[in-house]
Amino acid sequence: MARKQGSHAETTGPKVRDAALRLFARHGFAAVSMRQIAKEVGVQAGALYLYTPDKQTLLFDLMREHLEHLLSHWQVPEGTPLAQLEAFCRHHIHYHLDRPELVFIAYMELRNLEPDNFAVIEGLRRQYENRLQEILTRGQDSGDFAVADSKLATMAIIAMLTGVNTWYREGGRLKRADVEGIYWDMVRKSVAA
Amino acid sequence: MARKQGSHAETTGPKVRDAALRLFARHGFAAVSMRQIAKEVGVQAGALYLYTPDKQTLLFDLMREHLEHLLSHWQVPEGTPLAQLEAFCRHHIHYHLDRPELVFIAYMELRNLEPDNFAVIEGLRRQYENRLQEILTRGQDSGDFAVADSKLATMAIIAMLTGVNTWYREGGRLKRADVEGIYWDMVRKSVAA
DNA sequence: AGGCGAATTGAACATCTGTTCAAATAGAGC
DNA sequence: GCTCTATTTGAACAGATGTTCAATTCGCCT
Repeated sequence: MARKQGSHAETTGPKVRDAALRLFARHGFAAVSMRQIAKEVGVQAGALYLYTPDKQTLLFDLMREHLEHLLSHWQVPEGTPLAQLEAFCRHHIHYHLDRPELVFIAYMELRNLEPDNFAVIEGLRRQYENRLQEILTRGQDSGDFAVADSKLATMAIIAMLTGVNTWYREGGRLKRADVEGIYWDMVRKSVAA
Repeated sequence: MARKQGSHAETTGPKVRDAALRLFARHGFAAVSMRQIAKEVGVQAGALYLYTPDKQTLLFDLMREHLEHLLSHWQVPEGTPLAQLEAFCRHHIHYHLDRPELVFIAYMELRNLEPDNFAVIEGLRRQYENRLQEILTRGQDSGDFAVADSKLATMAIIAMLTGVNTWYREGGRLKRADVEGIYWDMVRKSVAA
């Protein structure tokens, strides 16, 4: 047999991506086999290669699309450095909490990228970091912020914000808006003049 | 042949641990084979089982020893909440920068632990978090700090501090003491009343 | 000098790995 | 109803996987 009822390229393609996303996030790239992904999709392993040239590309595409979408989804708005920083923080938390699996993979699987792919992902990540750094630099220049080192403050803030993903669970003690508010408060104070 | 010159159990044991540490940190637990570890040690794969019951235990022991040592290496000193918080932050950064591979593994390989082992590691980690949380709670009660939620502030601070390991490189622009100072400054302000 | 026991080898086990490809199939258009 | 083609199967490949164990070797002790 081949091609079960209602199974076309347009549905199988996304299913492969989603299965890879879910399995990579749960067990890690290296621990997941193409046959496991195929089983999750409901297809034989060979069929996956209609939708990806290889396993590495499956991972790389997930990461690249994630970061490209992150970059295109949010731009630094007009306004004071303080308002820009608040927008960044709230968006970062909100956006990352919406995509825990992609965020997890983009963090954890960097070392499984081949060098060329790694360079691309690192470049995208740096673009994102630069946006925050520019906000901080502007705020420093205007006297709104007092950061000893803008690069360092950038890394500190991003690490702090992304850390939400490690403990936040839907339906827990705090609502997303609460978390956003509390984190924003800490960030605001940490860079305050 | 067996037992090359100068090779005894007392030297091979630690070598196995060190090779596993190095390789797990570089390539990830799932991506490293027992034969790779054996090669790094300079021994056949079978010999590894003189020193560990299995691969999983190799990972678990690394993580457990790391966290137990972290807990025993530092206790909350007497003093004001502010002084305690400073001691915590400086020690955290210092200790973690000294052991990048262990820190990396203890973060990244949680999902490769079997359930029982995971529970142990999670318990140790929680003990460490609780120490910081208690400092924050005490400072909140004394009016030295203004944290909206002590658990959340705990997670935020730890994520921020541990993040240093992702970018700090020896011999870079900043010395460790500089980094400690700048991070401590940000933490201090972020919880300031 | 010789034997004991700890340390190590090397082969074997069954199973899994990513990837390829000829062959089989099923849905769409006629 | 029939063909055409996109889609999928299933077997095959060469090699790697964690772990076990009888056989071997070497250092230490007497």
